[in-house]
Amino acid sequence: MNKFMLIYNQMVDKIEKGEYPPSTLLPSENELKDSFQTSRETIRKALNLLSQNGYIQKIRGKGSVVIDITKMNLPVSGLVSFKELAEKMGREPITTVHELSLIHPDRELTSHLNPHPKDLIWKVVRTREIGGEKVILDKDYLLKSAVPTLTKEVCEDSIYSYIENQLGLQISFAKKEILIEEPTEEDHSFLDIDGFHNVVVIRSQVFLEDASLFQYTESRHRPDKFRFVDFARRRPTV
Amino acid sequence: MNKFMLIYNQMVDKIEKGEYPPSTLLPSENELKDSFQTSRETIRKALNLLSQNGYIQKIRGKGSVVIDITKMNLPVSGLVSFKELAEKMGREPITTVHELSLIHPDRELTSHLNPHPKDLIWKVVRTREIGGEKVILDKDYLLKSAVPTLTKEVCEDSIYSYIENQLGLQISFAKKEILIEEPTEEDHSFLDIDGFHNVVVIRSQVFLEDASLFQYTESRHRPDKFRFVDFARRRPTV
DNA sequence: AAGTGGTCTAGACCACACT
DNA sequence: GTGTGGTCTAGACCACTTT
Repeated sequence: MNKFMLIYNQMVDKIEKGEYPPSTLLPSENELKDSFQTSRETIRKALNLLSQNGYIQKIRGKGSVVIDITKMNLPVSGLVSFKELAEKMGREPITTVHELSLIHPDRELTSHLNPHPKDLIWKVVRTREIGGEKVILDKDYLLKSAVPTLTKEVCEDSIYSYIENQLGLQISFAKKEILIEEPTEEDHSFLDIDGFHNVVVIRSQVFLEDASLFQYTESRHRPDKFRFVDFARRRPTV
Repeated sequence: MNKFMLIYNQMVDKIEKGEYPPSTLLPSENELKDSFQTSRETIRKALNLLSQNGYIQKIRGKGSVVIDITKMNLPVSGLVSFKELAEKMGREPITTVHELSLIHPDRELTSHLNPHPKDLIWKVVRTREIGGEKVILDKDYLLKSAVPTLTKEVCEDSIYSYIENQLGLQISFAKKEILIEEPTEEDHSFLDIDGFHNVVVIRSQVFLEDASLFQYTESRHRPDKFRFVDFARRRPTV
């Protein structure tokens, strides 16, 4: 692993264990440079990562303040799969696969997924169950040219971990849009949403390391189980 | 302005104008270094900014691909005030101030805003009107110790621009939480939400440059006017 | 082999905060 | 003035892709 990543991880540990307490200053970049036996620019890379992820605030002329994370509910927003999410919340997730098929894209799907002509698309429809209730309906569309095979078992576990660990593909970024809609008949038939008047719809486009779009997902959440946390800096960390 | 910022801005221009077309490679870092007459590390800072903001994808051994932004609806999520937001959407926003008062924090507010004992808090209640309909209810709480004076005129314009331009304070980051709730009586009396069964609630803590928390905001949106866009990278850009 | 981006170094100068 | 973080440089070596 990179040197700056090792330093970053060690410093995250120390912050989370309270060795660098909230609202105090970290050692200066020059002190850290000496104690980690590296150059200042490498220290700065580690500190910039801490800053981007909401652990510290750098103040010119003063130092780097440890931000009080007890007031900050969750990690930074990002690409998190359902499985990771549920595990973090300490619940046992149940995934049910309702459909797994190869389709030709229609016009709407084409506008979201940009397939080459004649590309086939995997369509996966799944519900997610937490605490005995079906609260999430996921409709995934994946380019067959990127993911040649897909099985029910993979879909019941985690498509992401299959793609990254088995196929060796790297997911690099995603664009998401969050909207509120009224439940469709499909929502009513797959989810436990009696008495709810809205669903939260998250539409995502997911891209691989070569910037190619390979997946479009529509994730429909019962509103009472939806929570989104965001940490945003006003200025870039360079 | 910084050199890397100038280079970044120029390259954003070229990408948006199509001089660097989507899905093509940028000039290599060494070529850019020569043409901008700078060092490679400075070029890399500009490129990392482009990467963080979703303009390019860097691929080791190959180059930097321009991402097709026509498929990406809006700029990266971040701290955007209502005024900036409405102006971007080309609508004339109307802000109505319903309350502007100094209060002592109760227990719930204390937990969100962490005031010193005896700190007074500005409470500002405003509605936002777009297209003739009141669709957003904003309840802001600001530490008087950070913002000594506040007027109705400022609240009707933009509290943020007053804080940054008049007071000279720098807002540095914010933590947001997005949830769906049922409308309260207050929502019904201030907003045009007849026939809607949910509101989108965005609770934010806003921090200054010295990492001090100075504002807590609850922003309540009519669900049909709510849209949140997010761009997330899986790996850090360093 | 040549070219690309990724990492790391050592040093310089600057803007800013403290004392 | 001293110490802090912010910027910039020139050079080196590495991992990876392409020819």
